[in-house]
Amino acid sequence: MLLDDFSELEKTRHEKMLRLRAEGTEPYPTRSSKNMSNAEAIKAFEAAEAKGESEVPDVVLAGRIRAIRDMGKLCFAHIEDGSGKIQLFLRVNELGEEKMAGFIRDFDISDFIEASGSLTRTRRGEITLMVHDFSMLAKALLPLPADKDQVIDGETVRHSVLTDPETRYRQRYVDLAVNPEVREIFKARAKVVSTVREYLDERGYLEVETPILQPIYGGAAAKPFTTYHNQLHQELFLRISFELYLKRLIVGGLDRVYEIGRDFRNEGVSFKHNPEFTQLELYEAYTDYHGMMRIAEEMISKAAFKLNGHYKIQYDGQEIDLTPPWPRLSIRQGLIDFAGIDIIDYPTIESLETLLKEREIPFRPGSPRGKLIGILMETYIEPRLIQPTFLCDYPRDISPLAKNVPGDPSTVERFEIFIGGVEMGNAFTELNDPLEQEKRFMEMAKAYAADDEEQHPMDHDFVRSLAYGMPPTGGMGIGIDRLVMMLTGKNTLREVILFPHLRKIED
RNA sequence: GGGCGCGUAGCUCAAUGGUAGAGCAGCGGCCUUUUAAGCCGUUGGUUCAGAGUUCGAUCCUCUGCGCGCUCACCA
Repeated sequence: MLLDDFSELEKTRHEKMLRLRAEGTEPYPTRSSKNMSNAEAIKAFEAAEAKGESEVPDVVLAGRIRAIRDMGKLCFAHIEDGSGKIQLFLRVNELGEEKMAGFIRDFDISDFIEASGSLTRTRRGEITLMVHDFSMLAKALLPLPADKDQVIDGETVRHSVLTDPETRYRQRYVDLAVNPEVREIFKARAKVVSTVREYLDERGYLEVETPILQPIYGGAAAKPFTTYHNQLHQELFLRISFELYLKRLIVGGLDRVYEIGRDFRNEGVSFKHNPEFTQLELYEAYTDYHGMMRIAEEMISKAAFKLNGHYKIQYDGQEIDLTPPWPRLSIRQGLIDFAGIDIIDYPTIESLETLLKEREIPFRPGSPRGKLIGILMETYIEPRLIQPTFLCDYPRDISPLAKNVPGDPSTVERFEIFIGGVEMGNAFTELNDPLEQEKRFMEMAKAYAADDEEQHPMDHDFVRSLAYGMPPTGGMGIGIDRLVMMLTGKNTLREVILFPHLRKIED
């Protein structure tokens, strides 16, 4: 029970709550008669002042008490609502002895209060509500972590800020309540998503929703979460991508589709991996991966501009310029530039394995050639791609859903977007040859036959859909969490996911 | 999953093989324009949990739990 664990401090608050109730004041009243936000109040006062008035009467404000400065016969407090903070000024002349004492006795920092009165400016010049009356809106039994703002030369310095990552993520409500900049991150996130929607909607894309519970998972190489439908006696997987369903829609004649939703991958957690994450996938008929590059650079730079008013972001101590167009770099050229390796010179698995051994790069024996090239790419290219870059033309045997580069059977028209050395997205010219697709599925099944965890199941219905004919198509996936992390300059996904995954703990 | 690090009051942090302290918040005072308000006084701890070593452990050792970093994994 909540009360059983109360500290002395919390018991004191509980007693205050009970006392209010005993005195006939409901500590959790049903409604508020707040008639403007704190930000509106400040605007209203400034407007009145511009007209030569020194007061705005009949204002009812409400919010969470964030600071109390009690001076006996008068008292200042700051309250905060979703729009910001404003100061309250309580004076015994206005309120009377009893009411004034009641405030000091019953109200604490983090309680929600409603106060009516008139707006004025204090001697120190702060726009303030001169309180004529006040009441409790919600008593807080647990105190929020104490923090204080100090303004030095116009800059706000915060003291005793809640920083413990575990508390911040497990009790995000406390983090949000106490750290205004955290609220800003999630406003930024919402803005990025709405900018993306706006961009795609303007281009005739249809937003769709496809199954999260899937009888066959696919579209990426990842371990799925499994679940079970009791009535149907059926094993189900939480999707690892939307790809195979969205391409079925292209077959069906929905020429431009996108979905923003959650993917689930049963894998390790890191600064750039969360078991569930938000993905944008989009598919457009009659275009290819070049078309996807144009969309990516336009859409992402637009999101950055809407957020910050310019194309530059600070990430991990470096300035990143998102101004389009972004450079295109083939994996082959990248390896020549950064590693002095031309993969054309290493046509066989054996020659690549020798190269990797020489360079003391670990790899799993028995990997296909494309996988080894992938390892070289991760080692030499990815960390260098700080400025936004399309890394193009991937090995075929690690890209079973992408179409070949014409005339080059070992390479496919695929790119990944790198910003700040982190993969932001993945796109390709979609494979639309049904027999080739079926063959690729079988190759993957063979390649991973020994590895139970990475079984890549054949999706016969998807192959069948392609057999009905899919037009040439470009498709792309962009990790929204990673994008927001980059655009807000955070160094971990956990900062941009409201409730990041943490280990279960006994409460 | 491996390696390294961390876990002390509600929050931010000190300290020591001899039984834990500060600021903020809380509580009691003083103060009629403050803003990290100030001043005086004061409460508050299973030092993450358990076991071991020791006369004595918050400190040393081990195990567990949680968090962080990192490696692996992640077409």
